Amino acid sequence: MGAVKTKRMPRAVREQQMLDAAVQIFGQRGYMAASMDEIAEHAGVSKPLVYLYLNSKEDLFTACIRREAAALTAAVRAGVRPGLPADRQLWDGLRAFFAYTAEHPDGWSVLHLQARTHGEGFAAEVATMREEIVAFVTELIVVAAREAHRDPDLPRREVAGLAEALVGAAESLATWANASPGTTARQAAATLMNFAWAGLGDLMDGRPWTPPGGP
Amino acid sequence: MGAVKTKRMPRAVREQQMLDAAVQIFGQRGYMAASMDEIAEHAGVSKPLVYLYLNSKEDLFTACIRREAAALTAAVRAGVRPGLPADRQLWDGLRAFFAYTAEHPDGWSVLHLQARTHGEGFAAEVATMREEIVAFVTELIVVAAREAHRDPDLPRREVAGLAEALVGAAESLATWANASPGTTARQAAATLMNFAWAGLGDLMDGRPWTPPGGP
Amino acid sequence: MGAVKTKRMPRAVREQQMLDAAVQIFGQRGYMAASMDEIAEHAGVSKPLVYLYLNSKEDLFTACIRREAAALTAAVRAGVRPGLPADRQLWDGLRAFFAYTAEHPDGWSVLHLQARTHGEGFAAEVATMREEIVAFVTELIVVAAREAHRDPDLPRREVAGLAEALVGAAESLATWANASPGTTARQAAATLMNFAWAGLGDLMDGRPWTPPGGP
Amino acid sequence: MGAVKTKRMPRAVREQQMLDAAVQIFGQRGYMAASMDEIAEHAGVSKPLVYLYLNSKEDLFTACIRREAAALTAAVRAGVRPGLPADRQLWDGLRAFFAYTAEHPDGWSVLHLQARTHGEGFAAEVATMREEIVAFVTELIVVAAREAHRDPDLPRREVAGLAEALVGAAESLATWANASPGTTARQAAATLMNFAWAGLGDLMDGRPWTPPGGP
DNA sequence: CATGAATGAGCGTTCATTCAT
DNA sequence: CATGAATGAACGCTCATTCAT
Repeated sequence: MGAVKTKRMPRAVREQQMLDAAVQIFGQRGYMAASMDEIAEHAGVSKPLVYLYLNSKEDLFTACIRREAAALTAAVRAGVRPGLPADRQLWDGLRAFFAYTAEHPDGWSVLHLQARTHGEGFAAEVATMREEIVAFVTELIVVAAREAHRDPDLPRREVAGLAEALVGAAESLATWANASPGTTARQAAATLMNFAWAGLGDLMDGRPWTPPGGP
Repeated sequence: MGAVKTKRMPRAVREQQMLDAAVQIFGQRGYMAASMDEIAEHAGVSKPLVYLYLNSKEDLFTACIRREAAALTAAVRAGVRPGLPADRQLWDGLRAFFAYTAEHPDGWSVLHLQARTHGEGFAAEVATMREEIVAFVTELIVVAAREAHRDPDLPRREVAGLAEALVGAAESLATWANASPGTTARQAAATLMNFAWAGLGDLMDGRPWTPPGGP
Repeated sequence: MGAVKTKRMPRAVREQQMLDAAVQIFGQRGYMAASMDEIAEHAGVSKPLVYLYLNSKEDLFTACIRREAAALTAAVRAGVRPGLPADRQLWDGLRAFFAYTAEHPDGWSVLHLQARTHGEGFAAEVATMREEIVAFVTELIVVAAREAHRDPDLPRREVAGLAEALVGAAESLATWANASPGTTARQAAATLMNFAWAGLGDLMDGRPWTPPGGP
Repeated sequence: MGAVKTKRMPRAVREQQMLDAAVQIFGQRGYMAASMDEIAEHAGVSKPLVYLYLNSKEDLFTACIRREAAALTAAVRAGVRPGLPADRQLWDGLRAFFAYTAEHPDGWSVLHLQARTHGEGFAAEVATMREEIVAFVTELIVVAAREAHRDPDLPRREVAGLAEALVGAAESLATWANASPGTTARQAAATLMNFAWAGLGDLMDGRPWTPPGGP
């Protein structure tokens, strides 16, 4: 099981194999229940090599978090075209987000569950990435508000809270969608757009948000 | 450290002391990193007594989850008056929720982070409580939709997703508010009502949701 | 379960109840696996009372050994009439022995298995009783030899070995008979008499030993 | 204390060292009273290494039983020449048996006392070996009877009891000889041959069994 | 580099035992 | 006496980590 045993690979490649294995084990077993033995075996390398390259369990976990966080933000960024209207950007970003988390459940588990549950240090590591996304969403809201009417009277702190709520709802939906088989990234994104953009009030008045290209 | 060493307490009292200590340690260290030694010491008792009363680490953790879940739902229920309009009920429930999580950060960590990360059994324990809350919110949305216009054409699955998003946003905001000093429960509730009830679209058109009693 | 809970019994009676329970638990679970909690509960008394009367687990076990050893030797002695011929005395003693061990398997387990397996002190305790029985058998053999022919040329040490072998065979047969349902004390005694008195050589020549009163 | 601290030994050697230490400690303290700490220290290794190689206390004990049982049966088998007459085979086997148990008192304690006292599983492990020996002795008796006179009218159950008594007597004498300094294996074997082959009746008539090569 | 050998430190759990009421 | 409350001391077991080859 695990990677095929090939000898004499360059360090960078070996490291990625180890991180692959570690993300999988950490994501499924949890940080503490994951054993370095299992990770090394799953990566197809010897345990001392893991320590040689990644120093310790903590460092290995941190490296996992960083790699997965970078991959997730990259995926979201790649899904968004800067020039388009705000709701379109949000819609594209959410679809990219839900698609990525569905395809990488172990990575998402590492970021959303494990990293936040085992000590301030790891939590701070994801917090950095999260702040980046929240900042992106905040900017989106501010720009949209500025476009909608000249006077942006939404105070900065208020908008930060809104962005936080939106991101939180997205994270929660991602986990929920992963646990509900048959739920597509597009459905999850549509649900959240309706909720966040139109709001429950509008929905009840029969005025839902409509995805670009028709419902 | 911990409780003052008082001897010969009745069992019920000692058990609550142990649960207090356990919630604190579990909430801060995480389930696996928490040691029974530290919990016992923090509770001001010897380890064998903890085992005599609560059997095992798993049972102790389960007891923590149950107690905290019951306390949280009780707090939310106590904040809501059934007869009032849907948005008023939601507003009241959210204020109660944010107030409680702010006052019991360790309990909230146990429920929201630790219990979900360490085994299906513990997750199922909180899932029961969460489903209760999601069901409450779902009902709220359905009733509100029925009141708004005669024909409630929101499909059930759609509503479930919305309720999930709302609860997820609330959970996320609770953690955020705990980490942002100076944020009151009222502010967090207002932010979420604006986000969820009015929606970003309405907000940008200058039509925010207004808390009862004026902004 | 265990003794009926009756209050205010004289000390001697309570002690016997405790020893009854202890012999049963020790015999079934083994010395170390037996817990004082279970013994106290089985005896229908509180744990501190057990300690008040019998001081410690070691002392309790020692008391069990002594009582059971005394009972066993008494049973054997009661089965033997001193005036009769040697083989008749041996036959009677063996029947009494096998009958007693069959009726008191827990006591027999305490004496033969548990006491010998858990430390020199306990083993010495049974050794005392065993030596008494071996001495009795030794005397029996010496007397029989003296009766058979004037010159008792069997050296003392040789006879001690023979008695030891006889007692060892009896002990082994007792355990074997307890484990083989349907084996009566009389059968076990007959087997051993054949083996010990006639010997395999005689048996093969068709000259078995015949129990008094016919085969 | 224990083995000299030699580092980096091959696994097979270390395992034997551990089994040596374990047999000694188990034999002297008993299964339950023996601690893995003491065994590890006595073997000159750390506790985790014991677990790495032998998995658990149960497995370690089982390994001890198997090794000692194999060694004992091998020693007895090596002492017996199949072609010789039955009493000669018995004589040779007994000498080998008493010699081995005298040289390995701890192993004998493990097999005869500890394994039989601590759980059905362990007892079954030795039972296999014992049955093998009892079967050997049974066969010896049957063959001897067949040689002595054409019609072997000793019923099978009777013979099984005789073999059981013989083996039991041997086991008991082994323990006795170990406790009586100055008793040689040859003396013990002679005593038992006299007892079992000639029988007490013959002894008293001045017709003892004579070891091959004269008394 | 890869591997087998090896361990310090700690964790969950249990039990005989005591003491205040 | 009987009981509930309480603990010191240990035990089986595991894991991250290191070093010699």
